[in-house]
Amino acid sequence: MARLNPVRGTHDILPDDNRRYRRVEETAYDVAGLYGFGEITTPVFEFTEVFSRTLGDTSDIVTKEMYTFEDRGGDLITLRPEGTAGIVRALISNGLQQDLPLKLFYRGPMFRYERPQKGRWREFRQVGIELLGVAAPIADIETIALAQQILSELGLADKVTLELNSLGDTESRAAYRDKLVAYLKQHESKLSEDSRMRLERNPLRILDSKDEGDRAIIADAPRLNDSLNEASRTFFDDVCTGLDDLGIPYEINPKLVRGLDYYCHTAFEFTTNELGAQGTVLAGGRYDGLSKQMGGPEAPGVGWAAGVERLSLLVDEGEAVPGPIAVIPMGDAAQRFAMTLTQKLRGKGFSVELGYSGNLGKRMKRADKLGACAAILIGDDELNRGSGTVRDMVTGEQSEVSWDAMEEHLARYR
RNA sequence: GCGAACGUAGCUCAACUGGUUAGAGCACCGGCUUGUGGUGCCGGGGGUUGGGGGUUCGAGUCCCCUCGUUCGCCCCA
Repeated sequence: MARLNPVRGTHDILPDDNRRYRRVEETAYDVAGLYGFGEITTPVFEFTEVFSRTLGDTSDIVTKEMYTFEDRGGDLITLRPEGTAGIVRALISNGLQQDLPLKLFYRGPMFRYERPQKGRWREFRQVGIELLGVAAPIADIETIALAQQILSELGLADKVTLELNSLGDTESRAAYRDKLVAYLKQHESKLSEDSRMRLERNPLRILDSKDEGDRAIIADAPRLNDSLNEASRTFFDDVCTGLDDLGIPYEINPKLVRGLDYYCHTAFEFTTNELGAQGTVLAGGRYDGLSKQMGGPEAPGVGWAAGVERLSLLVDEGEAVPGPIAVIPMGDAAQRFAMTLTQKLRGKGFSVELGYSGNLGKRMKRADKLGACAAILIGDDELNRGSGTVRDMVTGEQSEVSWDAMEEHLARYR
């Protein structure tokens, strides 16, 4: 066992994994493009307050999960634990309010100091989108539809469920919070220890408790839905109707609550039961007050983020990439010629492998291992003849092909 | 941060109740084959059994600590 290990919760992404991650990211990027989303890249770290101010003082992310350090200039810096806060900061920094509505896609690493588990890392990758500047439910609908399309293009339509809820506007949420706390206080002694803590910090979360005793109490608790005011009610109905119109299936989950302070109205998660405790694969919601809260302009927003590692655990291998063409020289003269030929073919867009050493047998073996579709053999005979021996690695058929005709002959392997 | 299980070769796993030199398959390298890959046969390199301490005549095996992984809780992508 090697002593030199990566830091806990981080991992090296080898070429095979990267291929799968890229498939997830590229699919998300491509589909987002169909909806008119452009890619934004913000720094991987920000001033700590960008996150601490926006995520909520009581959220777990802020209280125990941030990678925070002081840089040499004495500034407090945090590796971003999520993408939204940085993007809204970018909106403000760049005066982008005049370009609203904005449709932004992002991807990249996020950092949270958590206990690693399957599908949960300390450094992990997300893809996400934010739609800023649209207060109407159509934004929520479009955002969810985009998520749905990405997931189904990844072949996950049957593996995930869309859960949906409304947190209501600030007024509704505050009213509900009061009602809920009043109810729970009556049963405080019977609540689990965790939930008693949550009663102070984030009572809504108690709705989602897995403790059996808690669940019994929650069963009779006032429902969030009943506390929605007229406007919130209508908003949520419009979102649901829109999803119905598009034929996007969902389940309303009245207990779905988001952990971060800035969410309001629509909250949603795509979940799977194939990843153990890490069932959430893509999650998001509306955050109308965030920009203002950060000292920026009024800019309602809705968006989501998805875990690339989690998604790629669900995604199939994907179609095999066509193998390269192997150029196999024998002898010094052939070696030099082969280098030139290889470069020429690469210049024409072929994927070409030129082995580094070994005799014919070795090189053939290596070409086979690489999954080469064809091999071009070059020895003294070929050099004299002015043509290469092209062997089809699947059929084993060989043919003489003049250098001039090589590109055309190889076209079949593209 | 809390609870539990597990850690033997690059990978997947063996090694009876503690007992000689820790094995196998796959993978890797070489040979049969210096102008021909896949199959086959032969051979080879690889391990301070995660690390440290302890018990014992003797520890991969038992005990303690530590690190790591996995599962659950918390929370989340």
